[in-house]
Amino acid sequence: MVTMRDVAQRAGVSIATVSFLLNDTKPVTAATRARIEQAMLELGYRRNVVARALASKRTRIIAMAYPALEHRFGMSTAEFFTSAAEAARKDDYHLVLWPVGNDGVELRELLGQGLVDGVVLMEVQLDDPRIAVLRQAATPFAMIGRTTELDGLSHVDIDFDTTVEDAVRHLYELGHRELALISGDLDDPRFHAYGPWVRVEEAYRRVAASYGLPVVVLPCSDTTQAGKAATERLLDRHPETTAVLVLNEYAALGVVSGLKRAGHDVPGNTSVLALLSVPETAAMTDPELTMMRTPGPELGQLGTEALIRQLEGADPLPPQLVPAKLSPGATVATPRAPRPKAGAGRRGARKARS
Amino acid sequence: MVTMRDVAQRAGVSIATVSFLLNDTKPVTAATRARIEQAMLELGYRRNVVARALASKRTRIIAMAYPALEHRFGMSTAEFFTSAAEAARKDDYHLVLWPVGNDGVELRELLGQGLVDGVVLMEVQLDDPRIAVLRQAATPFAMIGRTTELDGLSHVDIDFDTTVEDAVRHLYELGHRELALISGDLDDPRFHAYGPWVRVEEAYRRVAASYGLPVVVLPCSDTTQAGKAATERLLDRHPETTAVLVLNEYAALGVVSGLKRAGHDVPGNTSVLALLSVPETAAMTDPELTMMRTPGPELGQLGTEALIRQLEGADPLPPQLVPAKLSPGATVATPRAPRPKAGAGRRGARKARS
DNA sequence: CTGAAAGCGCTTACAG
DNA sequence: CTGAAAGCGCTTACAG
Repeated sequence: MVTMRDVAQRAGVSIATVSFLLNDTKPVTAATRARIEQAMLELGYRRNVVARALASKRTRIIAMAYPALEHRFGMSTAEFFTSAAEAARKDDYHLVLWPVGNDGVELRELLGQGLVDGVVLMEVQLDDPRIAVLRQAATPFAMIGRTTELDGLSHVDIDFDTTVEDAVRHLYELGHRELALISGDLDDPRFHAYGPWVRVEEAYRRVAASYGLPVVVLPCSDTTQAGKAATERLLDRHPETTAVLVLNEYAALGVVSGLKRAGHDVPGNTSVLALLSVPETAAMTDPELTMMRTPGPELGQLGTEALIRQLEGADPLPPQLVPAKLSPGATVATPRAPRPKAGAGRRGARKARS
Repeated sequence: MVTMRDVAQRAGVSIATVSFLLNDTKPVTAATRARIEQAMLELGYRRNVVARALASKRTRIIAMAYPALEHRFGMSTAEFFTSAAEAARKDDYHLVLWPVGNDGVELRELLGQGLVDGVVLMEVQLDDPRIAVLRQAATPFAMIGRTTELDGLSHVDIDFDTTVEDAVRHLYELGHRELALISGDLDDPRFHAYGPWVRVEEAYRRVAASYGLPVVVLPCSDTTQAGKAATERLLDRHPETTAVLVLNEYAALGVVSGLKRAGHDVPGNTSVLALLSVPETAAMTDPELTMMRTPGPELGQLGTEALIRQLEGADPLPPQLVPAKLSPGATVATPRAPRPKAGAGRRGARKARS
């Protein structure tokens, strides 16, 4: 292994000077620089990051903590990860993926080893036990997502309010008046206090009401199967529905299948709009899903930058909320003509308003 | 930060003794052990992995090199990663995911930094340029997949021959005689020499011929869209097909959609069997895909173990090929009754044999 | 069974 | 602008 000592010797300088040049931490004359660079080139020198980490007390490694047990690692997550990794590399950091539990136990274990300078927290819960662990370890961190109590915590997140508002408006403007949200299942312990699910459902209830629409919300887990099952319940209980918003992208696939299986034409009969999805998943249905596209690449990058700013002692990045943007597919169209109802109940009354 | 020195001081021993205990590298009397453990507990000591790495010249970090540019990181890959990470942790190693290009350039860059003890190579090409890079850096590695020239390289892979054989036999025994393989697109530069695609196609041609079946193979890329398009071509050119095998799991989703869109009942009219998939993906279609289930968990674990054995200087793990196993779904059934053909060409003649 | 000491390959005050 | 030297927190021959 070629060390800094070898380079220094060959260049006829001290190892301190080599270090200064390499880190651009003190000025070096052009002549000296040339000699050192020449020596490095000739010897094929590569700085040892472990030694650097020990001496500088900074590993330049960032961990992305992902609760792989509780959340599936799918296409969306891959987007977050790859964009975060890219942002880290740009600033000469390594980003590594840590599949650790939601509860902070494994995280504490890992932090203790001193391997990472900071953590990007994924899939944040409203009251996330990992926060206390990170604070106790005095490890800088940034959240992709956010807790309820933010008090100055560095974070970026999806702007759920705008996303839901945009989604509902889109359907409303097409003429839809009988909407339903296939939401998350907050009874599931894994998702009990999962920010996106809580916030989307809240936003939807508010927005739908503000549009004077009936508020139909069905819980649903994060699988295609669950999406199918929820669709059956929906058709049974709210056959008047002309457009379905679906929170989870895998559930959205099941909603499309479920509707088609029930003899519905999508979107002729019923429109489907995925509230948070990515092109890869949206392309899996037939017809392709219309969706609000998760801003994964933006958030992965922003979250990492927010963390790195902390690590470098730079001005903190202000918290940012990025909305998912409408991405046209083929599952949303104008609503079917309303069919006469059997009984004229509450729903029928509302229907009359549209 | 609590260091080994602190622990040693409190326990009234030298730091060497603490180290011996911690690493179980030299015997320590019960009394000494008790004192040290007590001290560690009281101080909340955690060994610094960076210092350990520098002193021992082993970081205990393993990188899983994944060509994220060329291959999608989906459910299947997540399985490999999580099972490999688990296997590594069991032996007190860290496994980190490295999204690096196929060509070895980024890999060389990363290896030079001395951050990892070894590499698990994913998505291996038949003649993989990364091998030379790893050899040159003298970095131990194991392949999940395999090159054409194996000369002793540590590897585990899918047993494509058995997988394809089992798949074809299953369909054959149900009575299917008109099969087609929606294969990979070997003209795509990303997959040009991609082991699984090449090997599956070869195996299929051999097995189909050995069963006396017509060999129908259509190239297809790794997307749902491509699967739909390939299905149109298939129905156009080989309407007699009663069962379709699909290599790529995302393409398989498109094949099901494509068949249904063309008015085919799946599996009543046409059966679909995904050759390499995972339950999460298989559940995305309606009906759910019948598949040969990718042995991701096994291979992730075996590949990591093979590497760790090298690192520890233990007996090498012999290369292992693990077949994908049939996992029942609802897209495979007995074939439809053959319809009379317009013209009685070559295919008609074959058909008569069944 | 235990300890004193060298050393891993860097960074970083401190001095000049 | 450059260098000598201490130190990061461990591991590991070597000695006893």
